[in-house]
Amino acid sequence: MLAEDRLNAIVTMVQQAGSVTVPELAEALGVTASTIRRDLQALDRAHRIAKVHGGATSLERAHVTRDLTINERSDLHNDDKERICARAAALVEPESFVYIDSGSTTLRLIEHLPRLEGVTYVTDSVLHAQHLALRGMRTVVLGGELKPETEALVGPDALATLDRYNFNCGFWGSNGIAAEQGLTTPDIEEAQVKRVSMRHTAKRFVISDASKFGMVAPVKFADFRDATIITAGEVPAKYQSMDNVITV
Amino acid sequence: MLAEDRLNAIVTMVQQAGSVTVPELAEALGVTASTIRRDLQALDRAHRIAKVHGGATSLERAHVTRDLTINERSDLHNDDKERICARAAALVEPESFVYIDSGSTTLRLIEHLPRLEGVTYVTDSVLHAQHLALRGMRTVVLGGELKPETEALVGPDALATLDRYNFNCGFWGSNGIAAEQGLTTPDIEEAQVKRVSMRHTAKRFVISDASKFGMVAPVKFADFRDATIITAGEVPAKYQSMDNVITV
DNA sequence: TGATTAGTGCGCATTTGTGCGTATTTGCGT
DNA sequence: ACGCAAATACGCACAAATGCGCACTAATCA
Repeated sequence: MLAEDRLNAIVTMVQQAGSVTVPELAEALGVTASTIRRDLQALDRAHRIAKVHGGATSLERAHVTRDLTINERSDLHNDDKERICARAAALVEPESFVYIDSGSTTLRLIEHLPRLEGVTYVTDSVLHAQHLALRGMRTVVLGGELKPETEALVGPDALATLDRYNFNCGFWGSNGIAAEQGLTTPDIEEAQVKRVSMRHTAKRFVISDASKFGMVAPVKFADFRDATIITAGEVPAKYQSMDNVITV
Repeated sequence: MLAEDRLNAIVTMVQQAGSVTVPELAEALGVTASTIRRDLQALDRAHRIAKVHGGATSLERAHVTRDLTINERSDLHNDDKERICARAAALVEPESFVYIDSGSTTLRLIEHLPRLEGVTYVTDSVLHAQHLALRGMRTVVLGGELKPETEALVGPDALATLDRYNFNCGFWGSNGIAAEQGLTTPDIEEAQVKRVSMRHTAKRFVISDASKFGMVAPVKFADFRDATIITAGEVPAKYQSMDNVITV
């Protein structure tokens, strides 16, 4: 196996799992931990993954929760997320115009998206766009100012572009999901983009693990009833019976 | 077997497998590893594959890998390019609105750009945008469809966004530079973006090594006189005396 | 026909990648 | 705060891959 291929394999594993330990990688790729460590150094320098004590995590995860060790891998939601994304991806229909919001959950969704005829994906995240294009999807990027932390595009240009589009369906992430306070997120500008993009979408889906139910972030971008929520895991009883909540 | 056929065979194998080793190719094509290595060098120079230690990988796969590794491979024009970029970067003034075209030379330019007060950089390349944002620059991305090969944005959305902007200065790459045929590039859509972006820019600079002089690519995006060309190396005598050519 | 040139194979010095042992650092539980 | 176990960094040795010069062959052209 080419060293280059091994590097790509590591990136793939990290992206899919969210985080991996050094021994796991060494075992999977048939090389020693030393080599893995050297690889991780190189990949970290190239900003393709984030190296942490014990292994590596994907970049999105790394910047959300600053320098945590591999120990606290929140892979608890891992299986859940996989199921959520698989379910959500099945909702995309041929010949449709699909919006993909920025965020780590929707990034995961991209891995599951079908390569259907005539589907165009539109996103506000340059990172998501790269992944989509890499998978051979027809990809459109909103314009606007690039927020370094989230790789998301915001501002009047992003909003103006959205105003010209109408999507068949779309997928969003949400930091908070509550019946009264609605769907919430920490950033004002990103909330605007979410709000406008939802307004131009016929079928709106929020994909999220169960931990977000009952949480409230600073800025509201939609009412609870505005989207169908696809989730999995321990959903609070209060939300389980709601008819816009799908638990997989 | 013709050498040319062998080169094509190598490209095909690399494309299909994603990556191959030197011994594999030598075995399959009945030549020694030395010959394969020479072939890979040539194909890498022609950007048909990416040569890596131990073999070669397809460009798509390598793109991600090579991208963010800032220390690009040292080719012949390396010193020249450094000088060109340093000279060009010095032209950016505080409080200005600057356009950065996609391409490998302009990517190099980004590393030299000053972190001045009130400067906003606008680009049609998601890759360039990521680098700019990473360096802490205020960064704006044009919208539009993402071309996977070049990571550049094209189409009506990109052009519409450009129509709303007016830049103080801008930097472009060019595949061909000729007095009669003007500035040329291989891709029609990217040519459109170059053309419109130049139209909205006061001070236009093309940065290029000397090898592009006299070359002509399929699509013209500007007249020779439309931009100041910053270059270095063995510039043909015919162009040396022109007053819009700066040799560093 | 003889000279020139591009392409190929081979040997050798150098560079690069990998694994292992050891000293040091880090994180976690007491 | 402390100690222990795990993870890491560093140096070294070995193997693999590479680049380069040289010799040889085949094709081209005067």
